[in-house]
Amino acid sequence: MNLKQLSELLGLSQTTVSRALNGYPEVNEATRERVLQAVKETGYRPNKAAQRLATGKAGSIGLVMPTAPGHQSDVHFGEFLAGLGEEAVRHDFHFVIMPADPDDEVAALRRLAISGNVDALFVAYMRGHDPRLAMLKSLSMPYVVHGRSFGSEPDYPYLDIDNEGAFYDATRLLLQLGHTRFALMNGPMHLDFAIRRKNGVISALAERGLALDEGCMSHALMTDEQGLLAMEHFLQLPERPTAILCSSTVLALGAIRAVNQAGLRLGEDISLIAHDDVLPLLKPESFSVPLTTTRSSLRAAGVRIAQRLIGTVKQAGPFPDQELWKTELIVRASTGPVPQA
Amino acid sequence: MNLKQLSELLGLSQTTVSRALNGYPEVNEATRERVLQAVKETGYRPNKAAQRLATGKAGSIGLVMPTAPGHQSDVHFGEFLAGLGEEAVRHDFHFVIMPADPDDEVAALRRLAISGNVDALFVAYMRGHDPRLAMLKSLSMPYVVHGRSFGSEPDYPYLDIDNEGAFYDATRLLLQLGHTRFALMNGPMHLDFAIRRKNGVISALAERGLALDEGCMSHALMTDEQGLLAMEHFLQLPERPTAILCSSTVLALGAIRAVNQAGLRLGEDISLIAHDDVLPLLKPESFSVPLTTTRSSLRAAGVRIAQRLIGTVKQAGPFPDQELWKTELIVRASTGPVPQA
DNA sequence: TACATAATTGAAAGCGCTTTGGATGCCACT
DNA sequence: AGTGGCATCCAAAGCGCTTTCAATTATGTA
Repeated sequence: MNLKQLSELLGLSQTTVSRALNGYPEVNEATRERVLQAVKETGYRPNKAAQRLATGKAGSIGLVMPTAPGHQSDVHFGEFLAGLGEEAVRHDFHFVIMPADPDDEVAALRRLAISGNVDALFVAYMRGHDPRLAMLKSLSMPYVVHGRSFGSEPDYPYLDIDNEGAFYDATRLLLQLGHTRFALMNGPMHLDFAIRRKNGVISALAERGLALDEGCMSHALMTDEQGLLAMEHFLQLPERPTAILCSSTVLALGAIRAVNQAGLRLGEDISLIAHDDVLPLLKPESFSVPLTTTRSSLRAAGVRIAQRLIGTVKQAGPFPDQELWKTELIVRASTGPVPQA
Repeated sequence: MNLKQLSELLGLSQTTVSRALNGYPEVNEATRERVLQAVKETGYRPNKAAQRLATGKAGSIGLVMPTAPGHQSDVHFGEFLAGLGEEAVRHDFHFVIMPADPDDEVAALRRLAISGNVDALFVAYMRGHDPRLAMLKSLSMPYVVHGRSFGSEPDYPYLDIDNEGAFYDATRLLLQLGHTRFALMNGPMHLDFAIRRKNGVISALAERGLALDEGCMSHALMTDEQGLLAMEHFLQLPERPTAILCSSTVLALGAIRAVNQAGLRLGEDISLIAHDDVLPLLKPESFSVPLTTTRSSLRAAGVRIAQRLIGTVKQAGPFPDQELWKTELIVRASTGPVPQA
């Protein structure tokens, strides 16, 4: 069933039926009723590809999903998607997801953009000096970046959390508790949030005349194994750190396993603060020793970005171009005063 | 840059350029080279919407993502998606994800199908007597179901794991260890896998003349909280079960927390077997007491389903319509002989 | 040399929708 | 009666691609 058939059925022109369907004013209310009725009976749905071709819009947000054989799936990605979806469903938008090798993201994003399949783009996993920014700017398609790109002029639409502030505050808390030996368990070095979090730690330490030793910094994928490995490494250092900052509760999961295996007590021998993306699976309060965290909901960010993206496509009012969300610092049992030596 | 412009640039007809691009044989090799060269230089990409409209194919797989405010995101979904993506990226396919309220899945699936945006459908979260099957059959669009629908004629293309066999085997193992008081911590009652797993347990018990008490069965969303609650309930029963079967490592996570909180020892006071979807975040061997599991990789299932779907769309050879994967039973430390009373 | 055959290329007709630029009829108003 | 304005409706022209059908040229054969 297509427009033509439907209009023949009704004895109307395609024009009128189309207008009736799309809420144009120049169609008789009685006629519109008749059309709507027929739609219900026949179950007619406009062909989106045709609509897209004719209008240039198709109610969809495009995004690139990094994937590859052996590339571990990322809970953060799923959680963010849930947020996007929650908002999208309200506006009858859908997503077009282009899976791409992590090394091929720029090209994949470009393919997606010029495929004509999407109205707007969402971009994540930002890096320092991210090459995608220049490409996006040249595209004349709305987009919102999740995160920022360290080293690039912040003149693009983004939503980010204050990573530097979060880790600055967390470090200050640990300093106040008397800790002096710190370690940072971070995400991959090239990612923007990792850079900023590191800076936050470093500047808080610097205020006390402390520095973060190279050996007390790990950059790795945010998996629990990597957390385990990194922590094992830290624990073997001659000057074992007593305060750990951790970029994700996923990393913390492994890190804590290492602490337990070493027979140490979290919150006493070792204090740890992790960043909490509010993943349903990893509630900091559910850890055997509840975790002190810097918190910001990834899902809420997804909802907000979807709002902005969809709003822009629908030309529904202006949105702020840049948003920086503060994180909360929530103290639980994984942090305590520095142990007396 | 579109086909018309490109062909004018080359002094060729759109026909020839189109054929050159799509690998048709009736075009001079020299001409093809010239076209390919021009594509490289101009960065031309065909408009997918137009391609779709003209051919009816667009290289995309559609799926419905259940979501709603407050609806917790599902790690299983993300992991499966990673599998789909891994295969899709090899064939330059993408996904169209339609977010939908969990109560609205049938309608959402239909909308997706007739939107003309997708070539094939993937369907998951199957229920007993699933109403989507009839709809899918009427659709004349390829689809593959992940799971099955208990109570419906199995005459549709599916990939499922042997849920009944898995839980039958797991139960047998526990029986051999002398356990007689069982509890089953299951997924939502209406879901197909939950039905079959329950049946597996019941039939293994029946062979020994045992039955599964109503109070020893929980049906809930597969979250760690629910696991905690269910286990707390089980532990308060007058005849406390000693053997627990658990539909997911996510549930097990909470369940084990409850066991620990009750001061009981896993693998001694309580034996537990969980089904392991091979989620990167929840490795059974990484639990403080490594988990005995029935194992089947969700991601591998995703890869396989994408293969079948894409293969069908591309008309690349016949695929088996029905696949039933056996699970592995892997014994670790969370199971032990029944404690002597 | 003449003619069948194969190799290349093009013109034009869609795919299903939106939208521009009229038509048409009806009314009030002068 | 003549005119302008309004409410409705429609024919047809795209959107950018594929594909059918036909034309043209090159090649081979008798």
